[in-house]
Amino acid sequence: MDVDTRLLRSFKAVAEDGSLTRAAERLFISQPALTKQIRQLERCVGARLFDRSKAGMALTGAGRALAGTATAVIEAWDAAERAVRAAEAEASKVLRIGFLASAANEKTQAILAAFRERRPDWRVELRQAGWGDPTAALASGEVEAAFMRLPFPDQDDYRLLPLLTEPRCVAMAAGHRLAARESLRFEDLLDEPFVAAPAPTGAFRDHWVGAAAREGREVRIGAVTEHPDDWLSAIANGDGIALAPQSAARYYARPDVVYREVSGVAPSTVALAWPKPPPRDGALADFIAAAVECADDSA
Amino acid sequence: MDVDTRLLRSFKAVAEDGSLTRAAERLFISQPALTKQIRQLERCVGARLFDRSKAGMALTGAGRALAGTATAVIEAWDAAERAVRAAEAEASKVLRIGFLASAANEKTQAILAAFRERRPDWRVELRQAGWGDPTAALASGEVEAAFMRLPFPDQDDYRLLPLLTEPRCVAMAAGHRLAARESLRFEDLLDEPFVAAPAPTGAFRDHWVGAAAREGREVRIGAVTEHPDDWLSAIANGDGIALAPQSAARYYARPDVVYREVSGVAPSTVALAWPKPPPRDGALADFIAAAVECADDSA
DNA sequence: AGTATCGATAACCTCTGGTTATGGATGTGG
DNA sequence: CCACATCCATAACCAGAGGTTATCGATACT
Repeated sequence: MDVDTRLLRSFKAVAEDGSLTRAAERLFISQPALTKQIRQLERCVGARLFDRSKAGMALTGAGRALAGTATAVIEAWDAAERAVRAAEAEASKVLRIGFLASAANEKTQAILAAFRERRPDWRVELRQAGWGDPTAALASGEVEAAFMRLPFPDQDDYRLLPLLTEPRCVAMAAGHRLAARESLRFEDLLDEPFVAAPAPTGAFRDHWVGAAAREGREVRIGAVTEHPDDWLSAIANGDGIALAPQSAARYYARPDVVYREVSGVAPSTVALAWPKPPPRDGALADFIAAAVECADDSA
Repeated sequence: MDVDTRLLRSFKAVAEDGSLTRAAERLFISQPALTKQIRQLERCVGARLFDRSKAGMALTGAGRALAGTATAVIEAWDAAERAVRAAEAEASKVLRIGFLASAANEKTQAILAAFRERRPDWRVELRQAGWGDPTAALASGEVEAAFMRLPFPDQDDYRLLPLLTEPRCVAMAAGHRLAARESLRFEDLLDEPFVAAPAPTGAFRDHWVGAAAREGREVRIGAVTEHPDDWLSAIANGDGIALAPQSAARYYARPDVVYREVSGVAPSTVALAWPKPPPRDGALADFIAAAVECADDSA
């Protein structure tokens, strides 16, 4: 019998958090829809996969068997998708590179130039990814590599080449009461509301609200944004402040947003990331070589 | 993005015979439906997979990339399905065994008895498979093992345990002009129409029309059947004659069908077949052990 | 006991995915 | 050289899959 991989992804989500309701909102569908999906999957494999109880959904033996193998199916498909995209790109001499908002900065141009030198007849297509699901484009092969800021979710599934490291500063509304001070300590910001990335990004979000420097103190979330424009607007709007790489002061300068030095937070590293089965000989290999050439030794 | 494995199977079919029209009839859907499926798949991966021409469909570079990886996805899913079915069977203490029509004979009872001795609390469910796609039930784990007659399609994908070998005879309508003779030579039957299995079964069909003993002479197909009842009816009806294992004379005796010895055709072997990743410790292992115990040494 | 929570169900609507019938382009045989 | 067969694309149509909101019944917690 046949399945849609979407059913498998839904199944995994339900299996992971043991609840239809929660999984449904994580998947951005309604709970009844997810109920139907799970029933359909059960009909498809001919076995009950969950024990329903008021406390939630618990895997049955059959369910556990599927949980152990479903991932392999999804990964096989993702790999197939990547293979197709890579072949397609090869044929049309286009290299698709993603960049996480605010990860593309001065380095980018140098790397592109070095790549053009190696493959003059190729074109590089840059695609911006939101903070919502930053690795999605990489996983499906929609881009063959991406400039990312570390850490990001499922980072270990990829090869990483650190490119540069830069201090972080703090961005705030021009009229913010702390904006008058030339430089700040992170301790001064502990109680400020922050403009943050969506919660599912885990370690990424944590890093940018300075979780490591908080010693467990909860952060106040003033707003959640996915894209630089929203982010800047939220900051300018006074919804909260945010940590930002120093280069943001140059790339995202606005009259209603100021950037101030801040002490006591770790710097931020930009890396090039690509799927683990590394490129055999394609254009991506040349792009990586170009990146290696341009990388800061310190990073 | 997500796919239905059906799309992948359709894609494979089209890729294999390079024609929408032919693939469509092999898949038992209309040609426009298949056209849509392929377009949908192309939309899904974001690349053209085929070059359309009047001569047929030829894979593009991207198509070749998918052809190389799609099989892995399908196999991963089939394996997942098997795992679920196996877990389900384990939980309910049911072992599902398939048998190709006319493969179940005296041996079966002995094996079942030997298995019952090892696992008294288990139940064995026997499921008959048609000749149309005899390995389907095995591939999807609908049954965990099956009694098959060799050869059968994709035979190498399974572990095989030969159980017995028996001569083949010929079945024909009681009123057939050759029915009067007590025994026949296969040469006498070369021009007779045969009742055969469906064409896609390849080597299996060939074996049962005696292709090996024909030295290339075409067989006349009088009828195509999938199940023993149709088969017997077609023979009784005079649509053609057929080779049959000797035991068929006992298990499929009918007043309007006679079985006659025939010389010059190889005997037929019955084997137990199960998917290659062999059972670790489950009930299937005991079933196989029971079968080993009952197997003819000669087979 | 009252309430919040969780999964199941019902009613409804849209769009997917199938069908048949037909068209246009390209080789092929008389 | 024309008639024809073949192959894929398209159109029109129809059933059902798969989503939504609203509601229910059962359980656990306060």
